[in-house]
Amino acid sequence: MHAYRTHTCAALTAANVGETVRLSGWVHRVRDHGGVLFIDLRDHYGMTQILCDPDSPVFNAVEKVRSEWCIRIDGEVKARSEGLVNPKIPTGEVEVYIRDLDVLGDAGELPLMVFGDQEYPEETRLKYRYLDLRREKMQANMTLRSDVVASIRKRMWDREFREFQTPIITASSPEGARDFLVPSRLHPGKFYALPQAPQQFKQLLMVSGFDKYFQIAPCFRDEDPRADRSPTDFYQLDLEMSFVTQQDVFDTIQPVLQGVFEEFGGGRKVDQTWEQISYRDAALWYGSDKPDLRNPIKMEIVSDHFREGGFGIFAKILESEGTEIRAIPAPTGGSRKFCDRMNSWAQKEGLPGMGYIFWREDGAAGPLAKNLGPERTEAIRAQMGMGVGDAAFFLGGKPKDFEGVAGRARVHIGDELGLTDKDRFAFAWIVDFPIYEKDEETGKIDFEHNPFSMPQGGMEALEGDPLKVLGNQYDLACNGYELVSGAIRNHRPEIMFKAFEIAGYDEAEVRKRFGGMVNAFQYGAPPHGGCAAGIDRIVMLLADEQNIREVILFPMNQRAEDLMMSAPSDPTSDQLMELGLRVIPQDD
RNA sequence: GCGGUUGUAGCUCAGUUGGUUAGAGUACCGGCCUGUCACGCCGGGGGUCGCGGGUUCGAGUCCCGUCAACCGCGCCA
Repeated sequence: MHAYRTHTCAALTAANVGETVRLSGWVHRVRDHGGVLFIDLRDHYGMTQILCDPDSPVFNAVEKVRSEWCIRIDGEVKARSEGLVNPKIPTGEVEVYIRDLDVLGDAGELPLMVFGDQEYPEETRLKYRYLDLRREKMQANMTLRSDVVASIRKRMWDREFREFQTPIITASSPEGARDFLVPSRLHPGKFYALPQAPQQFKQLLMVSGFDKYFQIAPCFRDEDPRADRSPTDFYQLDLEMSFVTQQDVFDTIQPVLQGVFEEFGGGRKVDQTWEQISYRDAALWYGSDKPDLRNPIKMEIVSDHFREGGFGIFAKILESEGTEIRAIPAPTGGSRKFCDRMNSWAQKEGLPGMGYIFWREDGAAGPLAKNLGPERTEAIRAQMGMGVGDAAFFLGGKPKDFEGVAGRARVHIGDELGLTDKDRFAFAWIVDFPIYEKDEETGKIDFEHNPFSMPQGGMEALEGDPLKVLGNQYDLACNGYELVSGAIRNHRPEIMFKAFEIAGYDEAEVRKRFGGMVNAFQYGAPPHGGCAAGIDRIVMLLADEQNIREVILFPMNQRAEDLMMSAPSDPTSDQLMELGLRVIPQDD
């Protein structure tokens, strides 16, 4: 007989009755009735009920067993009589009468219980992650993650992509985020960097002629986390292709992702056609470059109705250059109670308030309607197609200043009114990103995204107004998350130098920072492009989780600490010596 | 760096207007129980109310400061 088990805890059925078996697993639950005692024995695969009574030679030892002990048992499979069958578990028709017990690992008092649905603070869960991961939900999430990755790999292989591993200890690849630096022992005072993405390497692979590359790649960024953003490290499906247009990249990745969402989405609807929306329209309609399109609300410009009108605040705003008034329609939101609630939400977001009009049987109501007068109010209603029972909210100023909060208001209104279809994965490509942005304070022109994309119109476009230059650059939005980001790359050194020159970097600087890639581009670089999809976010959406840490085995906390492994930690003085480093004590 | 929320037993939480010895469930320990599957019943141990200061006859509760966790902003595909 095998040292630990003849079957898993999910394997036994009525067909095994009479067999002597050996099982190993964790004690999920003990029910001790004095004379008869039950143990639910659990492993990764399932659960089997173990039965013990005073006739068993190990009765005294079994009585001492507690939750989460790891044990091995030998026993005889017995059929449960009718009425004692547990229909909730697949092994519910049988139980194992225990004849031998070996405690493989006992357990002390538990900081969190594996049994039950009790919620625990994240601090506790992360510190005792190995226990947290024993729980059914986490086992399911991590299994899903593994299955999703396997499915992605297969789908990529089926499309004739090959997976290559690129260096982890490398030079900085400036994606815009802070690098994690790794001190060099052989070159004291010098540092490697962990890659923010395999960006330059995958482009070099294209120069080397590999044509189609992908990798499930770890990426490292030293930035503060969010609920949907893991600090320190995360994984991307990174891919790159030669001799392709933007549309070719879309046509390649869409079936992969669509397939994965259909395979693992549990029957939720998956959009079959993925709309392309310009960055500009996304900002106007949704106040976001990663809109949640399950929410049907689309914002509009309504400036003209407020110009020199009776609503003083907005009329005044419109006197300044570059300002707008935008309306957020709220179908079915037409009650004072709802509008007031949204208004106080806006105040919590730091706005002075959010003007509104709502329409009821006896006409338009709300402070804004009163000040504007019936004609203008009616014109707004007509433009927006609102009716009795609907409402609209208004924000004004420079679009850049209020687009963000307008977008959040749109999401909030959609949720509150139940307009957002939770049973759907809604996809859209966001395209035509501007390459440059202007710093409002310094007036300096800088890259809006990463600097690797080919400007639409090439060199010619760069000769004109840089703020008007759009990139062959795109994101994929899904349910309010940025799931994919990519570009057709700039593979022409002279256009690269020009693009960097506009952002204030001379040729020498570019050669210093991207030397490897720039040199490579001088030896027959093919046009190429690709993208990267966030694995953690894909799994998070599929698992219907709101927090990315629910789909990561051993995540960091919000301060980028690993409480279980105690990272980061102080180096030994020997380590510092060897690296030629000295730590400057921090004042605070 | 900034804002919000939270912090009471190993764990999840309650705790009134400031008023006796700070409670419950669960876990743990002991006892009883031969058919449970969230088993049940009886008993027990377990607390620097995050920390520091203040107001008060009296603070878990009010005030000030501070620390930590999470959510958001900044930042970041």
